Amino acid sequence: MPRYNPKETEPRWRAAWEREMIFRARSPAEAAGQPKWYVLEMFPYPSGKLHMGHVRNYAMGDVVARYKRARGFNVLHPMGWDAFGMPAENAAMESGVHPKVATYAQIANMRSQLKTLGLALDWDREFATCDPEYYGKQQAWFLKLLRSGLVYRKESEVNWDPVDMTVLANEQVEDGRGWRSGALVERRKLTQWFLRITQYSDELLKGLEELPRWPEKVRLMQENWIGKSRGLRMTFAFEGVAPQGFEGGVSVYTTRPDTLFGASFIAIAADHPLAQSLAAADAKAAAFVADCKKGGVSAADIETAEKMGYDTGLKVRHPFVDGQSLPVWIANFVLMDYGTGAIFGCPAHDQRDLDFARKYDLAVRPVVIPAGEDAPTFAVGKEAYVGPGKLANSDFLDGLEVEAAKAEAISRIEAKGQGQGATVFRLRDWGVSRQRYWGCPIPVIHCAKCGVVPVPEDQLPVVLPDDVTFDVPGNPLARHPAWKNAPCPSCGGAATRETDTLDTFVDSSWYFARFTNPRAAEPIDKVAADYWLPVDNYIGGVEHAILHLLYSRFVTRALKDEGLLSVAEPFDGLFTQGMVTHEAFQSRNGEWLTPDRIEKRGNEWVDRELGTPVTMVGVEKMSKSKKNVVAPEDIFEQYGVDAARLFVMSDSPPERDVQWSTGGVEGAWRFINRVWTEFEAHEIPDETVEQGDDAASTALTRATHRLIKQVGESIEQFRFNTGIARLYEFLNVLKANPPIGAGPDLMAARHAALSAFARLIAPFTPHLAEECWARIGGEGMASTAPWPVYLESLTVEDERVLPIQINGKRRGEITVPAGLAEQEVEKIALADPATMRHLEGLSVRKVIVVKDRIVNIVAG
RNA sequence: GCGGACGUGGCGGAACUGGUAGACGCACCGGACUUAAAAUCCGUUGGGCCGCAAGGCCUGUGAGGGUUCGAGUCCCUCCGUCCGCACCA
Repeated sequence: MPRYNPKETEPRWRAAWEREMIFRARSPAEAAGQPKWYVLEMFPYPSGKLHMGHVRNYAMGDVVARYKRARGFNVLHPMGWDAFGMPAENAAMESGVHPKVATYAQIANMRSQLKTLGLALDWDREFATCDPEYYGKQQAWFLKLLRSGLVYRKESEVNWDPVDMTVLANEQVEDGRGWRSGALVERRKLTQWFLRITQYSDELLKGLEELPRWPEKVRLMQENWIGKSRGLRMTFAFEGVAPQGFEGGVSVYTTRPDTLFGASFIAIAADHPLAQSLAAADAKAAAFVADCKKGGVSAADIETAEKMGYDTGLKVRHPFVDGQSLPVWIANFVLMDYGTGAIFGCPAHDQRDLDFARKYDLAVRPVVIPAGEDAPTFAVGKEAYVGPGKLANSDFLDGLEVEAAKAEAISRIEAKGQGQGATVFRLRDWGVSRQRYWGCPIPVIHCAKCGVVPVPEDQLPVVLPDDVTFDVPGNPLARHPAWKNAPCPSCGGAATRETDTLDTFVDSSWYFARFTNPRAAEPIDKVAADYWLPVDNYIGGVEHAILHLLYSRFVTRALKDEGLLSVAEPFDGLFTQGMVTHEAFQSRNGEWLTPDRIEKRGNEWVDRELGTPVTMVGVEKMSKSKKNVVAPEDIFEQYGVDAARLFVMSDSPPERDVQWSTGGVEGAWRFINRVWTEFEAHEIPDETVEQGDDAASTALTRATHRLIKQVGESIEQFRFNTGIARLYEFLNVLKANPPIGAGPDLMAARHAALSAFARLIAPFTPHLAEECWARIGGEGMASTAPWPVYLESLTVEDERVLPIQINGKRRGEITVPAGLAEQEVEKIALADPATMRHLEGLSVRKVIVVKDRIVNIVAG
């Protein structure tokens, strides 16, 4: 029997699609009222090599794009390259190849690999973020934000990666180490460019509520990241003579103003101006402050770090208790960049404050008494009480519940003019400066006379110079005199260009908008953007749940306020897909081994070549270092692209990891061949034969209609694995009704079934679908054929098999017409011989009939 | 520590709003075809028990309890795994 030959069919159909340009998205004008659908997978970094993760990611988007197209939507499904970034520059330092040369070569490689996937992409819209045409537009809107104050410069302590020689955003520091280099991060002070994302804190938080098509998990992560808290910002006045410059007192922020009467100290951060000022005059304080900075910043260090403090000797007055004073300490556990960098400590009701108080023997006064405890006897030992309760030992707050006490404390402080209710966010402004070459140049010029001057719009883009070297660490732009020196646009005097480039997250925070018209003269073609945005299905890894998605949401809002586009939220539907994993093996001496040389003998994993036992370390993300990578091109070569696409979507729910297995992909390959066998054997029936009404053809017709419904729903709901399972199931039905010996009625039903089937598999295995479609004489191509329609009436069986339970245990079943009334079903059930046998000697107390579902008889 | 997700055969996983647990695939086993193997095709398979058989019974979704005619699904307690954040006052 001739097997299906993907090596011949797949390239042929890809060429046909390209020739007919069927995946080109229509412009808003061309579309004229046709509904749009924008499908976007997170665009790749051009590493130069396609991996299985890409295959899964892009195959999923492709399923939706092809499905929506068949449903009559004008689909935008573009592709581009997130092409700036450190890998290319690091490679340049090692190998001497220029980042630009290397990047475009890698793009070329990956483009051709991606094209073999047979994706329904509009390649006409392709761009790379390192194209001057793209980053020039980015510079243009950057300057708009600069003018409206959303971009600013400030000196700030930054995370400095000593290996990559660059500044990292907080988000790029993981466990105190650079996210890429893994080097321990240092703190340095530099003047940096920032985007004022905090101006949108509240909007970004509220906006999450309008994103029901996002995973709950991602919304929660963003919510926590933005970290809104409500509390009180208030000032404690110094007792006696205030230190110079701090006559106004110490400002603190608290979310527990109800516990004010339990306060026993004030603690300020080591970076707090007051601490700095004290350190300048006091050697001991200076030593302590220096000590605080020394501590490691890794998660483990922080967790185990002991609370440390230094008593400044200063005292402040309690706002409500005359004569009570609180000592002011410098403490290592207080953060300068949250709230005001100072707190009041209430040890009884905060664990950190309690640890600190126990160590330095400060007072612990409970003021919130849990229900069932008495104020005079309630004591706090080693664990602070943070639960609900009634206030005590708190003057005017006594007897109030926590929430009421908070409100009362705030209004009393406000009345005294010593502070006011405040909302604080955890979110910080986005530092976008990178001391790097391979990024978008920040388009400003520094002039000694005029200060920071934007590059005039007609001089954009500020293009990266090509003649740079990477033989020494640091930023090549900073040591390129011809590029760096430029006349001041304002006064014409000698001036220098900004040599910082933008964080690559800026590049990826608006590319989805540029795709709507990538050749527009403006950064964003408003007509096109308003037509296409928001993205209807945005698909990518969950690792971008916070940074990329939050930045994109922010930039979209900022650009909306600039009038560049109209939507506030860029991504209406978000889907985070799982990774492709594979078993990873290690020999007994710890060497990683490729899975293809391992086989299972009994319960043992054995190295096939050496015959030695090996350890299956686990099922992990494919990675070079663990040697558990399966190269997509090898799979394409052996089984074809369709089999690879099908397998990565069939074996697990899309949001979960899928485990690569040879058996699995062979199963997909088997399916493809079985499908082809059915189509090959099919004889196109005479058109004059009407569909029959015999039992077999009716059953097949019903099964077909049910399948159309199920597959459509699976795709809409991103449950590709169950949709594919239904296709497998249907193939078994087809095989159970073979053409051999079939009459004209069944042949007609089979033809209709195959016609639908070819179109239903098209999103998953598009090349096979075309071949099948052509085989049965389908009009045009499967990729352009309309989605088959089903009749609801044909999706339900006209008979139902109802299980009969007696006291909750299944005892038999009856077959009844669908929709039969409860009383009728009850009669049939009670008359059923098997039921009667089980009911012998029992009396029926109650019969529950769930229509078309089940019968449960309660008897005793 | 805080927040969240999840736990179903040998494996990946199905099971709509509480209604026949184990769809579909992998693996395994048996059979057909073959000189043989591969490929292909057909069939069996949660565990246990009774029966020559037809068939029947018990048990079963991490553990324990609860609600319900009925629980994988809802509630409580516990155990375990994974993910995010992390001294955020």
